[in-house]
Amino acid sequence: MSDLLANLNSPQLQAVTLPPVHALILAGAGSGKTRVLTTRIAWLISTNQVGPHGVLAVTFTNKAAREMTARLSSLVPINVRGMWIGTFHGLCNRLLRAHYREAGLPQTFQILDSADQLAMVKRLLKNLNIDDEKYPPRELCHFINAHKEQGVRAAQAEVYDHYTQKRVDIYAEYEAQCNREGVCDFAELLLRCFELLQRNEPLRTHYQQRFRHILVDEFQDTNKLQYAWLQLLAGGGAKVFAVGDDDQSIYRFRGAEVGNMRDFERDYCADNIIRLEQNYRSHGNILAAANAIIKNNRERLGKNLWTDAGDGEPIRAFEAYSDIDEARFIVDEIRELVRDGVPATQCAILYRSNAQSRVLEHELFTKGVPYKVYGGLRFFERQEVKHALAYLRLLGNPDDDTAFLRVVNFPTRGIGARSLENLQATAHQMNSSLYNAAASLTGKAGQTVGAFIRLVETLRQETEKLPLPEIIEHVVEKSGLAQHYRLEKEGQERLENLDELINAAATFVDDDGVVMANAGEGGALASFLAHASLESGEHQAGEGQEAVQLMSVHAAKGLEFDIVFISGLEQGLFPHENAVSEGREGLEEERRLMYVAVTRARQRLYLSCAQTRMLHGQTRYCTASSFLDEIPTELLLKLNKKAAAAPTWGGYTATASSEPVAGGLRVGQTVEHAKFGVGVIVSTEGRGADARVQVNFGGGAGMKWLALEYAKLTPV
DNA sequence: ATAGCCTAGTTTTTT
DNA sequence: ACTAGGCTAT
Repeated sequence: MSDLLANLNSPQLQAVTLPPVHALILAGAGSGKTRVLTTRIAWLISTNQVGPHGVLAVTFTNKAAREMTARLSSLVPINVRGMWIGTFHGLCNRLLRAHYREAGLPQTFQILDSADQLAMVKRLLKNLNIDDEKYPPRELCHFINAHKEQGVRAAQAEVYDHYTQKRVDIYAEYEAQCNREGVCDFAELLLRCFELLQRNEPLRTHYQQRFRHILVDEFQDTNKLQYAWLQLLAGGGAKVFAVGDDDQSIYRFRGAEVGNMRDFERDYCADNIIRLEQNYRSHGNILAAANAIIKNNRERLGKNLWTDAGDGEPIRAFEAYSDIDEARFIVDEIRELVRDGVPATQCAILYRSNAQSRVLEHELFTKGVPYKVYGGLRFFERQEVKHALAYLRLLGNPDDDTAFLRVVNFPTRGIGARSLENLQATAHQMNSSLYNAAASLTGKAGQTVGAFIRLVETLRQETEKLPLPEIIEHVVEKSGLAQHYRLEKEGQERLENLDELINAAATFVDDDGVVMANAGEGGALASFLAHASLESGEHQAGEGQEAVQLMSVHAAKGLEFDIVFISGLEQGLFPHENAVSEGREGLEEERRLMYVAVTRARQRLYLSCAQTRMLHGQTRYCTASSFLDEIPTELLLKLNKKAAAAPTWGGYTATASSEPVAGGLRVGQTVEHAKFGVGVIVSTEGRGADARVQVNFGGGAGMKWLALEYAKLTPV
């Protein structure tokens, strides 16, 4: 036990050993948040304040849940399997499966991922003859999800105009269709679980009494519904231990409510607010920059990171002429670092939007530097895997229209759009699933679709008694999927992924710790399919060995690297213009994003921007990000090789000589440009043919670097 | 059923 | 600039 608490700093120790009370832990970046969370659980258990049975630990990602489980099992000698540690969605899924009848769901209910949901909405619009230009499916999905995340059903939705009325009608139709098919989207898992507990008193009391300690990770990312869900579960006297960092709240756009932290303070009278401010990750200069940036935000609970690690290196800043030039600079620096012995995996290049990775990838590729881009297509989202899963879903639940439509004609078996239109009309009339309606089809369509139905029936019979991996193997083969990909030129990788799917099933262990490979009953399949929907399968894709890491700032949250490059620090890009146009709240979220980015670095941080960048096929002239101005100059080391190059941030003071460059132009001179209009020369660089001048064109075109060789400037 | 053409949309994203 | 999804022509 003393081992357990060894090496904790004072606030950490205080948090871990708090008596059974509600508590809010404000855990700054790199302050040992996960450690505190896991040690708290371990301490509660090892001091017999609670049994493993009485602990509920909630995270947002499967990765975080796995990490917590792993750390916990190394701290206390208990079997952590079967403990309730998981994501909000995973735990709700578990609860709904255990009480599917009370929740009004079929035993084998399936989970729609976002792509499935979108497909269902599109299908619905078609059936209802609604113009999808007037009611864009994506927007409808967002509308539906946003309502569910507020705990609002279609029947309760507020209607203030005709347009919204229609959208609410579609929402209602969508709910009805999901119920008919017996499927849940992600938000539905939470809402239905919440409603179940709210409505069913014995069940609620049971879980309220069971869970004595509820611990929540990344509390700043919770939405309204998740907050209410926690409140409900804690209603029986359980103590809530919420860990979060309001400065790292970067998911407002998908419903996260930072305000939940303030509400928690109020609703739980959390007098126990503990701040973890000592940072064990980054050197002093990096933290100083992070603190300087974030202090410009108004709505904060307040926190100041510090370290005893010393100032470390200055923050390197580079202003490039173009995005290509920026990429060249970054890659050159990385090559040098790697030559000096820095592992490539410890170098990360971060960007605001994924589109920025192109130029960087190109440069890395050209220079032969291995790299890995995060944020691509994940394993369970690949089309061949989704196809195989659709067949499996049909075995368990024939009413799943989304699965039906995905594979009814894949591999192609002569079922065209006409037949399907027929079928959908019939199903609509009969108020039944497509699968059911198929029997009523006549003519050629009846024949072809009938053959498909028989195929599924045969598959079901043949696999009934088989263990899970063999079910999948059998279905992949007999459905014709395997043959289809064997004949396809580029099918090799897809076949390998299907093998990998069988592999995943063989090693799959469910929530209760039951190894599913040998369990030959229906529950195993449903349980595996839920796992496939909830776990996108990031870790299944080949782990990059010695490669530079490329990812968006969002994707970098929770990670750390020795060397971090933050690229594209330009006004309009980072902070993003869409966010800026949302007003102060939007800008503050961008600033938190910047804070997250900066605090990823352990030893060295590079900040770079470009004066011109290709965006949507056009060259954009950029000014440096306002966030750069928020970092005290004394922390920065400006790396621009040409000493005369005045960065566009730092008050626009001209550092170049006022000696005239080519054409008699000098700093302070007013000039006119055919496209940009009238401006003032702010700084100059180079002589003769190479000469470049920086001109401030004011509000319209802003600050621009122009090469005199190309740009025509006339003195005014 | 599929290849090729056109058009629209490009912030961030887990479950 | 680029790509994905929808549509037409074969």
